[in-house]
Amino acid sequence: MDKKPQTTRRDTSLSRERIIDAAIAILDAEGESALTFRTLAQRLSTGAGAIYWHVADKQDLLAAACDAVTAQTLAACAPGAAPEADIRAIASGVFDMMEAHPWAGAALIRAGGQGPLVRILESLGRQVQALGVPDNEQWATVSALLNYILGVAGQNAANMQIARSGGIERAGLLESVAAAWSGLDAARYPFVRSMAGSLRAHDDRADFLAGIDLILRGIRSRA
Amino acid sequence: MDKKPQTTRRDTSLSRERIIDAAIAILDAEGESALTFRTLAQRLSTGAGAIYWHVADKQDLLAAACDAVTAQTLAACAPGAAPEADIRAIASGVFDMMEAHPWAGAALIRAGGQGPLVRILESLGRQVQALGVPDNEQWATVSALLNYILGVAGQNAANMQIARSGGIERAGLLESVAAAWSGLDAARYPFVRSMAGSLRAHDDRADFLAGIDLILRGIRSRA
DNA sequence: ACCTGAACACCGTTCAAGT
DNA sequence: ACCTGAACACCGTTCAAGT
Repeated sequence: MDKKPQTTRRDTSLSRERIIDAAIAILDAEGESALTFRTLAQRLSTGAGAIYWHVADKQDLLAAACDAVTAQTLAACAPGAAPEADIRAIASGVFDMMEAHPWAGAALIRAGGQGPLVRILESLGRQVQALGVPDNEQWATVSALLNYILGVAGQNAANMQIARSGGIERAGLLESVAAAWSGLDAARYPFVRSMAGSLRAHDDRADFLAGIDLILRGIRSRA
Repeated sequence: MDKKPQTTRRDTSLSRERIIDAAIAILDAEGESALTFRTLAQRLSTGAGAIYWHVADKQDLLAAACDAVTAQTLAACAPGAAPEADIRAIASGVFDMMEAHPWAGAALIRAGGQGPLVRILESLGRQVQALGVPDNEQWATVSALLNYILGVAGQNAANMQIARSGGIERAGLLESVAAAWSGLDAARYPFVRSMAGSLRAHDDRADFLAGIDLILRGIRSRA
């Protein structure tokens, strides 16, 4: 039998999957701005141009990376008994995904009506059907849920990027926004000023799920 | 009295406002990718570096441009009689803003908890208060509305950019997504497949407002 | 078929030098 | 105080040339 060589060496050749995995590793560790065809090629011990054989362009790479983490996330949310609980579980899973992969929120939005979005749409849609929403209201219902989730995803991604580029923690960013809100003109921004305290004390995840529940209540009480 | 010179010439010096106006003009006419410090400087008959005297960096420029169109939009949504109608009017105004300035959706999200977002938050917040939502639920309620609007904004911006880069019209993009959905595996994506027709026939604006109404119903029926 | 890596056509941003 | 514009340090992408 042939012996494997002692020195670790790349016995797998370059493939789309290996490229996407390496991209995810870079994105998770150093953020979206660190993902470069040059650094990616270096990490894979290859030339920058080689990547283009397996991947159309940077947008394709980002969409594929996002699709991979989304598929993994949704696979972990196996449908249970009650549709409402399942919707909460899916939303919750997507929220956790965005915390683990802060770049995924932005990628999710930019991917358009393809790939990762279709997966989420399918998962949510089945539960909306199970909820008994009539055919002609299903689209509006699902897209309300989806757009809410995407909005949170986008905000999360933006905050993460601001925090990273400023070298601040998430908590520090929240505090600085709360401070900015407290300092607003009392005559022009009474409401936002009054919300500074809530912002300081709030729990991202709890607020996110509260929004999902609000929408679920709206679905439940349809005419 | 002194006569104005016949030849049109720049009598106003470079200012932050003039820069932002020029940026908005470029963004509206040619999209986000066309906004470059070089083209902007050329349009203003100045050097590329001069802009940095009035603007911190590109993100600041984009945020300021977004803030300008947002302020204009919200000023046009004067509060009327019923809070629910006002919330619909604000949402509607933001939707129209995104149609007129497709880049504003992405900028809105990236701006974080500052500038334009604060304006929208304030407008929505007052109406939520007027709706009689108790203090400890106001934040969750407003952020549900805001995140939904931001989600639509992000999707819209992404679609516009895909359409522009592909040289397709909005209708053509919709059609191609619908076709892609129809072609999905029937076993794995039954729901999305069944929605292809709804997508083809749908009205962006009506669907958006249907989502707002869904959330309003949820607010109305809180425990 | 797949990989290499130099080269191209850009970017945002800086900064000495001017007025 | 404000403006100039060349220069710097990057990008994504292409493509002749290799295996």
